[in-house]
Amino acid sequence: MQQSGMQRQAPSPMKPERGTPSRAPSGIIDIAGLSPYNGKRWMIKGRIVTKSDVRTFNSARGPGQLFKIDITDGPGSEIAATFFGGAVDQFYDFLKLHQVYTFAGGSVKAGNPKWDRTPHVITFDQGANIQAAEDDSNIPGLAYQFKTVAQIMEGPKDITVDLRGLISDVRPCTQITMKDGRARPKRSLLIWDPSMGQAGSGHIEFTIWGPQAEKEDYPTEGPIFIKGARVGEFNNTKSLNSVGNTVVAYERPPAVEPAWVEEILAAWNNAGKPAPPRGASARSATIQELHNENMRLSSPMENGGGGFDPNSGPTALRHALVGTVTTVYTERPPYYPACSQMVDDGKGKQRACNKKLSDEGVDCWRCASGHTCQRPQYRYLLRARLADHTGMVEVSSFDEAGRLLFGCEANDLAALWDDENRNEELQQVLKRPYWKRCNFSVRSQKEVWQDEERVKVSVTDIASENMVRDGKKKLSEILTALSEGSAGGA
DNA sequence: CCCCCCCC
Repeated sequence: MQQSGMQRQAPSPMKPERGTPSRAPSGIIDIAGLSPYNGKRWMIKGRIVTKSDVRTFNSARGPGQLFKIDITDGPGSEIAATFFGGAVDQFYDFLKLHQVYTFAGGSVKAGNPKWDRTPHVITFDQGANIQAAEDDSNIPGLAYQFKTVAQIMEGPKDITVDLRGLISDVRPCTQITMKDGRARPKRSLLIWDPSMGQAGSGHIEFTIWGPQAEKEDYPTEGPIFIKGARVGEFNNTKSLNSVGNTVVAYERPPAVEPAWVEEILAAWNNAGKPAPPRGASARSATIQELHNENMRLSSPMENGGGGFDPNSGPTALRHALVGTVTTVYTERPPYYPACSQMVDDGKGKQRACNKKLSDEGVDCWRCASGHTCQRPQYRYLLRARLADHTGMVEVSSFDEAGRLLFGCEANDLAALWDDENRNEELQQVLKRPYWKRCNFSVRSQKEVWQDEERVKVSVTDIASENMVRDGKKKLSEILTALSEGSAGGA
């Protein structure tokens, strides 16, 4: 994804004769006039508004490489172009984002709305003829076809859309493990616009994937302008994702009239600055909210373990919360010896068995599945207490969360635990999690333990807390509360 | 000729 806080300012006069092939002696035609019928006998002049990295791929014909650009020659007049093979080496460095070129020698074909946001696309190979052109103030930067939150919610998924709105929340960056095992950073923003009126919340989740998600230097409120986000769906709600050529701007692009910013800020105030709904990836919960919402959880054995009761609550709930670690229970080791035998996960992939190993003598450990090994790998399994200003909660944490809390592998902690001569060092490490203030992602489930129902809360992810961001947000909440208090004339 | 675009 590309980030563009400042956009090239272009004067407003429209290009004359929009949408009609130009008869200028140069032979340049408008992008709008391009179609497969042009064959290769055409030339366009346009500004590069997005440019991807080079990607390599393997196809039936062997390995290949490509990169993509989006070209515009006028408001709403845009086309995507892909460079393959030798054209990548020829043009990747030559073509610069925001600059104007003439393009010829490519072939035009119909775009596929599933992944192209323009009606036609161009492919270039070594036959491409591309020349740098003088900057042309008639050619603006990115053009947007904004949809509202309501339109996106009611429209189809798997299309790309543009959206403008106000940032209503910024979730911390977390590392997501993909189905193929790779880790990928992600950060969700919540974006509000007034289009849902009173009917709905008006907030939509926009997830930034990849290295951009790790950046911390962007606003946590105010306007946002998104070009080319992909519509997804989860839990019957539409959401947006950044993809390769998604462009995010936090400053009003020239194509957007200044009055729009004033209007949406006014609408936001009129609507009472609506907070995003609580939900899987929405606003952080307080610990009190966590407990309250967990009361809806249904028991695992309800209905005798079978049948679906529409009146029963969800079997699991996810929350994000900001908490401080006040206790880690270390009467017993906060780790266990885990079986590292690879097993089938039932979905065609391999994963570690991770069952607890018991010591069966010299260099022999065995797990409940009967796997044996000489030496166990230790994994964290710990209970901790988290607190915020509304209460406290006891949570279980597994290996990944344990590594973040203790700052070392469970194997390292186990080595300290078992070494009488390193007790002081051990005590130091055991203290490390204390008073850490983090963003916790937790999953709650009701379970029956010794004939008693209880809610078990497990940590699924930990991200460090951004103190500056958190402080600014709290300050702004305080100021809002104060101004509401005085406006109320109390 | 890519076309994967992600997680719950």
